[in-house]
Amino acid sequence: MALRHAVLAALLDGEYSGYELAKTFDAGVANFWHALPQQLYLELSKLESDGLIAGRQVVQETRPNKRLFTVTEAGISELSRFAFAAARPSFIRDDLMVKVRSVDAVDPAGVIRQLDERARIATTKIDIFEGLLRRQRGDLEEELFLREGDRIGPYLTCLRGLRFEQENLDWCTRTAAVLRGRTAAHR
Amino acid sequence: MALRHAVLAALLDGEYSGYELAKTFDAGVANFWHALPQQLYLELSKLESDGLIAGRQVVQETRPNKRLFTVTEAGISELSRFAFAAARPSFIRDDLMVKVRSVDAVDPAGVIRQLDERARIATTKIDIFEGLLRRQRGDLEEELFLREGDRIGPYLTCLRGLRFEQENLDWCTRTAAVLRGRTAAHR
DNA sequence: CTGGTCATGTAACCCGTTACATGATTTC
DNA sequence: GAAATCATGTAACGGGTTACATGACCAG
Repeated sequence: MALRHAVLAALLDGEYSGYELAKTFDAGVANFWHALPQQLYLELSKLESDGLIAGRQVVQETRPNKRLFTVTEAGISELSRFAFAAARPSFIRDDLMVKVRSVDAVDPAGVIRQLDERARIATTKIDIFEGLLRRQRGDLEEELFLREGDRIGPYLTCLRGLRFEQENLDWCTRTAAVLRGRTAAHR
Repeated sequence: MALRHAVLAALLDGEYSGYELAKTFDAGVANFWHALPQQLYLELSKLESDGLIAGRQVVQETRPNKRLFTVTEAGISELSRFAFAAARPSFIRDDLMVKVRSVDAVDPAGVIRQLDERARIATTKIDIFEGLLRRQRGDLEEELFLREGDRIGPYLTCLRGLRFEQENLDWCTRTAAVLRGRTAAHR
């Protein structure tokens, strides 16, 4: 059970509905945690009945009603407990890496196509992260912000996400180039 | 079902037993795929009964017997099919990132400890990857090896793993320093 | 004689994914 | 008129993790 804590951490930013959370997860959180909307709705229900978050109904006229959630004090305690306990080693699962590892035994064309695609996605994510970072630090220089800002957790994780995607872009571009060079030479 | 392909890709390197594969997974493959030994034994059985790999019994006197597996032609076909199909987006799941994101609301001491720990792990992995890369390219320069080497798939994925761990080390070190600076200033 | 390595599995459980379900409003 | 957005769920399935199980050899 670990999605709980990802959701709690995300709700530290403020009040969110399940729907809004799902979008947040796609944007900022996605680079170190991923969840589908259905999972979020379920997890929010559980967290609420465990008293770790509190929800309030917001009636809307022109749109469907929604429920907004905030972290309770019990939720903060749970997060503290979690943050103190040893983290399990992180893991990545990436189909594309498996494919690149197999590239000597299979036709590289499909792999190259997917490397290009991945590079494009990385470019988009880089823009998103840079936007998020700018918005969070406002007028402050990064160093000053990190020394004196109120809320630096999300900034620090965005920094990691940005670096990850920059490396991703770099690697995908170079790997695609290497594979293209070889197929051109072979024929 | 995707562990299948990670196992197939790993078996392209040669003949391995379940036990040896488990170690391989810990070392080189772990940075983009992870599996416990039990899962590997099960998956190997399935792959064998599906005809994608072939096993042969090796009787040992001083140690327990083992079964070594190789990829069959049907296995290569399956890998080709997989490599050509669209990859699902990769994902990371990292407890430590969730903790860093929560660091404004909880005691940073535990998080700092885990960042240090993670930095040490990253250092170890960097050494492992550098060793693997050196061994694979032998006497050749990297560029030449990538242009003309026989088997570059594992080299390319190691490059990605190395970069990832270097970034990891860097980020963990810097993040820990930022958090230390703030707790020192507050008191 | 304790702990690590070699070596291979089974069974139960839980979490995550896929598929299904609904329905009004806004934008192109 | 079609497609995207807002908004929230249930149910089935399958894969991944945890726990359990065994046993011989070798190094400190």
